[in-house]
Amino acid sequence: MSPDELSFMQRFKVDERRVSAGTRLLTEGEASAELYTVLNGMGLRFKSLENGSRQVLAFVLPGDFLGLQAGVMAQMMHSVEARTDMTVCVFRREALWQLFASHPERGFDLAWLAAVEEHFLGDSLAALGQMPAMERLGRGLCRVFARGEALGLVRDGRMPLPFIQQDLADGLGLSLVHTNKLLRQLRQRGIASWSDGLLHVQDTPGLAENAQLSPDFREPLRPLI
Amino acid sequence: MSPDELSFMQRFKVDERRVSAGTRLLTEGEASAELYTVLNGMGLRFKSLENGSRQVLAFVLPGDFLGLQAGVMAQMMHSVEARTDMTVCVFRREALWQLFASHPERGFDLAWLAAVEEHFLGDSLAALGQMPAMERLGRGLCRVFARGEALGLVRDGRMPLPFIQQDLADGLGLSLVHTNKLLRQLRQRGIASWSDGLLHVQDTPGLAENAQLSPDFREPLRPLI
DNA sequence: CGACAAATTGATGGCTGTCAAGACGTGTGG
DNA sequence: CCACACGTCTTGACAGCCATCAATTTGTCG
Repeated sequence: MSPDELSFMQRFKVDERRVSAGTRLLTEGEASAELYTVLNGMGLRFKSLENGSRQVLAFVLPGDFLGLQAGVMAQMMHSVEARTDMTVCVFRREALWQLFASHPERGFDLAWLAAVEEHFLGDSLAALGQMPAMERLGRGLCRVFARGEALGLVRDGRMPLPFIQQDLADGLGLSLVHTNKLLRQLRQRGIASWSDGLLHVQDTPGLAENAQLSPDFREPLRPLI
Repeated sequence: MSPDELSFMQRFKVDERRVSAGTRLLTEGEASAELYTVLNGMGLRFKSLENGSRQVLAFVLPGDFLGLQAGVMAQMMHSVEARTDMTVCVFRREALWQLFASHPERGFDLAWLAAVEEHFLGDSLAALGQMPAMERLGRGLCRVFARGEALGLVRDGRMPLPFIQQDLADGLGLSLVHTNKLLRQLRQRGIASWSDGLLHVQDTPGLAENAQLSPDFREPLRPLI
């Protein structure tokens, strides 16, 4: 690490914190004085609708950066909740402004991050709008599995995926019941299985195609700090 | 305009250009040496799937900034096409880098823009995933109408909306036929009408609720330059 | 006038949501 | 130790929203 980056970290006084499963890290509609980088554990990004339903925007995995929206805009446009115990790297919102001023190239990284998030959402939007249920599921499982591989979370062909079926259903825009039945099909056909919090995905060409994995995103996102 | 901003514009040598309806401004998967700000006319952002279907991500209206993704990432993650003749403000990609270096506060604006786009996509994702067809349509019409109002495009309660029903259907994740039938219902019930490229939306509380308009986005996006 | 894109409308079917019930595991209190 | 509540997963039956197919109309352009 260069002396420059070292001083940078000290200046912004990065802090580490543990949060337990179920903790609401960021809330839709609220500002946040803190931003986070996930070091450990998993969570959910989601939006709540007034009819009571919920749209899961993404699974939060280690390395993810949380709160960029609140840092740049006035408020968060979605909530983030821990699904397992998590370890996060905390820093204050003011750091963002100083970051842009003193380290323009890092500011560029932030815009890059926002663009990447935008890409993921656009991809998901196309999936929800144009693909039938089974393909959406295949794409979703394949994509999270690819992220797991990139992060080194896969052992013996399985990666931990500590969510419940309702979380996945809310992310795919499907009902819980239908999601369950599709998962059974994938299990019976030996394509993918997800039980006891462990996901296994057979390296099937069909699934990979459904997932539309662009090479860019097999690499982990570069951590901000 | 401050002397500072003036010199800024001169340095990046902003150029104006006219493109005709149907022109592909940006292409998914390709890099772009140019970025655009829309001065006039309308277009579409969309993603193409290999099964031949298309997901419209957003309608492009005057004031929109195009190509941020290509500017920050290696390539565009969606395409942009002109639906009418357009006038755009052109500048080169290198300007982005220099922008971050020499005008950090402008770099911040770009991150802000990316975050706003991300918000819109997240909102649309929730709509596609969780709302039935009629609510999606109501929300979509109401939202574009609100943008039109903010831009001063509304006269006598109508705004120009030079798209075809297929465009709207591809944006809502609905079939063309169903979209057509829903539009008829809205027309017959006097809630909203869209024909001959003119959109009229009755100021109905129900529709407004469906649209979930947050106050932030009744204001026009601040143009970059 | 003919070709074409776009809008419109009806009939039909299927994908997927909803309802309902049961199985299984876990934690809690009696 | 057992009964009970609770969350999650599972499975079947049924209904309905919406996609698909097909045909007609309208307007535009060459």
